[in-house]
Amino acid sequence: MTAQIARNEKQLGAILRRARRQADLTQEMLGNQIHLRQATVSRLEAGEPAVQLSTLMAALSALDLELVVRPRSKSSATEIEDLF
Amino acid sequence: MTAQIARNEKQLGAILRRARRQADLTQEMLGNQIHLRQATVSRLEAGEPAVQLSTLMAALSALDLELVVRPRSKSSATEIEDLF
DNA sequence: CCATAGTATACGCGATTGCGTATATTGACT
DNA sequence: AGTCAATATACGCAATCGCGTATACTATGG
Repeated sequence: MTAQIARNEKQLGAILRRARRQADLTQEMLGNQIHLRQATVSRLEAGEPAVQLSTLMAALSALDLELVVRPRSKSSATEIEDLF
Repeated sequence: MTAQIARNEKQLGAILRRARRQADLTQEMLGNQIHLRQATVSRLEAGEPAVQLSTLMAALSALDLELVVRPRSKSSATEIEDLF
């Protein structure tokens, strides 16, 4: 899994969904790991704006992901290199 | 401003606060730009877990930041420094 | 086709959001 | 010390969270 950019909730949700599937987890399995309901995972992945930060961070850590905050890249080509 | 890693809400809040200050904005100015109250910006920067995703994304875009999701690096920069 | 796993959606609940407004508290500078 | 800007907290409010539980919908394989 390569680094992916999220500029809104929808993109973030989509990234999480891909990551979860790649980890071969169902929403329910993921939810059990982090003590969130399957319905809550569903809302997170759907990109609903009002889900809470803790929900996001819990999902990220269960999927072994981390967040990087950086200035917006103006070039369309993602310069993932400068993360390393 | 260089890319920064956030693995929890507190780190995320701290990053946002630094970015806002570097942009020479007060919480109130930032809040006005994104139609959030100064008090809400305060809670976000304090790392309160229950603030909403939309609040985070709004602040990021106002600060011209973006989110990158990537697999956790085995050791964070600070952990590496701790080795020396 | 159809069964079944997986996902989305719904109900009532207590808790907490962000809101407007207002007030403490803190910090930086003279 | 004293002043003023910046930040943190508080009140009541409507809205919405995530909860437990349960049920619709949607795929995908048999």
